[in-house]
Order: sequence, then C-alpha cells, then structure tokens
Amino acid sequence: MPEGHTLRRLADSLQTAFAGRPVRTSSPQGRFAESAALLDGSRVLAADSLGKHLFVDFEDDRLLHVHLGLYGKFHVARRLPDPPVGQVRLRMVTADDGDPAYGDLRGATACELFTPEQHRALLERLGPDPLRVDAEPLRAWERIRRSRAPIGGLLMDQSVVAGVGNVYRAEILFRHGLHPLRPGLALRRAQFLALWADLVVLMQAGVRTGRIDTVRPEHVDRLGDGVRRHSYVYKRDGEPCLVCGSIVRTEELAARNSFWCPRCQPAYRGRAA
DNA sequence: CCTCTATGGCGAA
DNA sequence: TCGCCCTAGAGGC
Repeated sequence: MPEGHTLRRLADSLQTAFAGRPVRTSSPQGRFAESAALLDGSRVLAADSLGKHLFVDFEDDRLLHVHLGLYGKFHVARRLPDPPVGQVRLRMVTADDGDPAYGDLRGATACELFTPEQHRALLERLGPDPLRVDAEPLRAWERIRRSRAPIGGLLMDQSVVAGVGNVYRAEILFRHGLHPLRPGLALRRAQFLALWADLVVLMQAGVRTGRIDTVRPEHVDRLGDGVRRHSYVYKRDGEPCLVCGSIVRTEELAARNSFWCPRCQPAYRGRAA
C-alpha cells in the first residue's frame, strides 16, 4: 500500500537492517541493472523517505532514489534470501558477517542514482510531509487557501502535501465533513489545521501498523453485521455510511476514484463550511 | 484460464 | 485527457 506511511516504514526497516553495512546489489531481471552494478559492494549509510519517495544513501556520495508507483513492493527480511522468483528488479543482500538481511524490489516506477541536483530539485518540488517532525503545514495552507481547485485534487498533489494518496484523501475528507469538490479557497484555516493534525495521527498509526485504518472504534461495526470496516468511504461506494447510513458515492477526481458520503460531506454551494 | 482493478505519476497530445 | 509503465490479487467463466 504505497502511500507515505508505507515508504516511511520501508525506510525504517532498511535503516535497521542495512545502515553501516556493505551490500551486494543485483538486478536479476535486468531492468535496474545499471543502478545495481554501480552500487554493488558499497556500504549503505542510511535510508530515509519523503512523501512517497525513498532514498538510500550509499558511501561515496551516491544516492539511490526509489519510487514504488502504484504496484511496487520492496520486501525486506532479516535472513538470507532464497533464489529470486518472478520479476525481482533489484536485490540487495548484506555482504558482511552475521545478521543477514535482504531486500527485493518489484514493480517500481523508479530505481535510479540521483545526482545532488536531482535530489535538490525533488525536495524543492515536494510539499510538507505529515510524517516528518520538521514539516511546515502552513506551506500547504498557502497553496490551498489561494486555489480554486477542489480540495480532493489538492490533497493528491504531491507539491501541496507529500505522501497522501487516494485512501488517505478519501478518509481524511470524510472525517472532516468536507466534500472532495470543495474549492481549496473555501476552506478555513482552522479547518485545514485540524485536517493536518488528523493526517499526522492517522499516518503515524499507519507507520506503526503497516495498514490504513481510519475508522473510530465506535463505528467499526456500526452496521452490526460483524464485519470490521477499516475505512469510512474508500472503496465503499454503494454501501451505507458508517455514521449516517446514506449510500456512499464515488466519482473520478484528479484521475482517481473519489469516495464520499453525500450527507456527512455535503456539496459545496458557495458558502463557507 | 481470462479480465479487471489498484494505495502513482510521467510525458505526449 | 489519454496512454503507458509495471505487478499481484480478486473475481468471473
């Protein structure tokens, strides 16, 4: 589930398993062979994430940039790897003694060495990441408050907020009673700050558990059918809202399916919320 | 077996 | 806005 929490979690496990240790890198299916060859045998210094981007710092000023895209997975385990099965695009294996670990990258959009210039340009382009303690939410607010674009699109724009994807977008808007089509400039500052604070809580929980779970305890089995829901509206179109019972709706927004409850998230009609 | 869908984003038109 | 990249799981036949 590659939204920001997945990348943060991945950076943490790579850091724990590989930091300070030399690795053998290979590209069993060739796609990222060039990156693998350039890094083979070097020492990992650190791993970090920003938004949906992963960075692995190697010695001699080399920086690996990975973006998982929609389908990518980076499986990390603290044991010796089995022979690669299927499309492993990058394999990283500890090359020193003791405590073996490996990582297998599949399906990623990007796996490349970044120049300092590329790195700087990317950092400059990305908005604040709710998972970072040094994030500046007011940078996002300055973009949102002056934009006529729908908040459901702005939240997906990585230059506004980094790390939010389609699930967190749908869920955070539900939790704050905001219709996805409400223009950014129709939000109040206090509304945005509450939304941001909630994003921090939800995404931190996502880092801890490895899954996106946004439903408050009192709503988890609200329908009384014994099914524990973990989202209020995401992919629940056609089903009853866990709060009011209205039928959850979906429509495409910013090239992705957007989900909302028509009663809890009333349509914007030119008034403040 | 097949087809569809997905938590993302880029570049061409 | 569309096509494309790439993988895996779900569901239909």
